[in-house]
Amino acid sequence: MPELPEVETTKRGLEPHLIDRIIRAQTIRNPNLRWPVDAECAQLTGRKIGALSRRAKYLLVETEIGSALWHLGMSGSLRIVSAAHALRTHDHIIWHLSDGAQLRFHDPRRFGCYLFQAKGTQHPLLTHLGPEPLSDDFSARWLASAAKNKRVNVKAFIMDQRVVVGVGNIYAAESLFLAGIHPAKAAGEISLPRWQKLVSAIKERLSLSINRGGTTLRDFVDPDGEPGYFAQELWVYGREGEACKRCMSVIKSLPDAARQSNYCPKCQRLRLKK
DNA sequence: ATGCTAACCTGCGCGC
DNA sequence: TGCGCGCAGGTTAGCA
Repeated sequence: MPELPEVETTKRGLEPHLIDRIIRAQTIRNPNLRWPVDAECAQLTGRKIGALSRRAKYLLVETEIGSALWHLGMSGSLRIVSAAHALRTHDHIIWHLSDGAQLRFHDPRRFGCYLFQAKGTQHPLLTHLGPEPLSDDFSARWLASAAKNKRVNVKAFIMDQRVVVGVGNIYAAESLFLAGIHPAKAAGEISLPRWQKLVSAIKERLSLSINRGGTTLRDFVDPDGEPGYFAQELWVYGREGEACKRCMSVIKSLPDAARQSNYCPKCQRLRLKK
């Protein structure tokens, strides 16, 4: 599920329900996530929640002693429900809040995580992360310098969290379409003006998706249980075999890619038109 | 250093 | 109706 817009949507949805509440108790129904739940997370019990923040696809819930570090993996979601709300399979972690509500972490595939970051420290998972795509640090110049001599294809390149964070399979495909770049193009062979188009496309797509509440393909819901509506804006992702909405060519997928890499063969040329 | 692959899991849709 | 297969929004470790 979650790429940057979905995590940002989750963060915004949680803020009014979490800030200034106390975590009265925690229930760990299944600690076996991507990494086992940190034992230090127990220290969060009894603490008052301050600000929420997001770094890459990580959600940080701050308290006076440190932060809960959540990741939603492929299928995770965080929801606020009343204590009376029926528990579901795969509701792995529950925070019992001081206002009587509960925060529930639901994650069928268990690729998410719930870790602890002590105050004043940075969790190892957060080191080596690239710039935030919606910040000014993410620019065509940065991409061009990072891509120098790189033979890796541009799609894998922009999905590398050291290059830029938060761009997953959906938004990589969508941004490359809007920038007119073939996903198999070698990163090191892309011109500065073309990087500029891509940077603009990434910022625009992510921003629009946040405004639409994220992309719901199967099961993403925000903390209030609402789906996102960006799926109807998709140009190529998940549309293999269908007609390009711009030129009516048949949308294709990279033949050798491990995961679906959809693109329009006419709008996204491997070599520039002469 | 670079760049692929396997691995972590469950659920769902499809073809037979 | 049921079953096996392939695939799914992420990310890291490990190997060539």
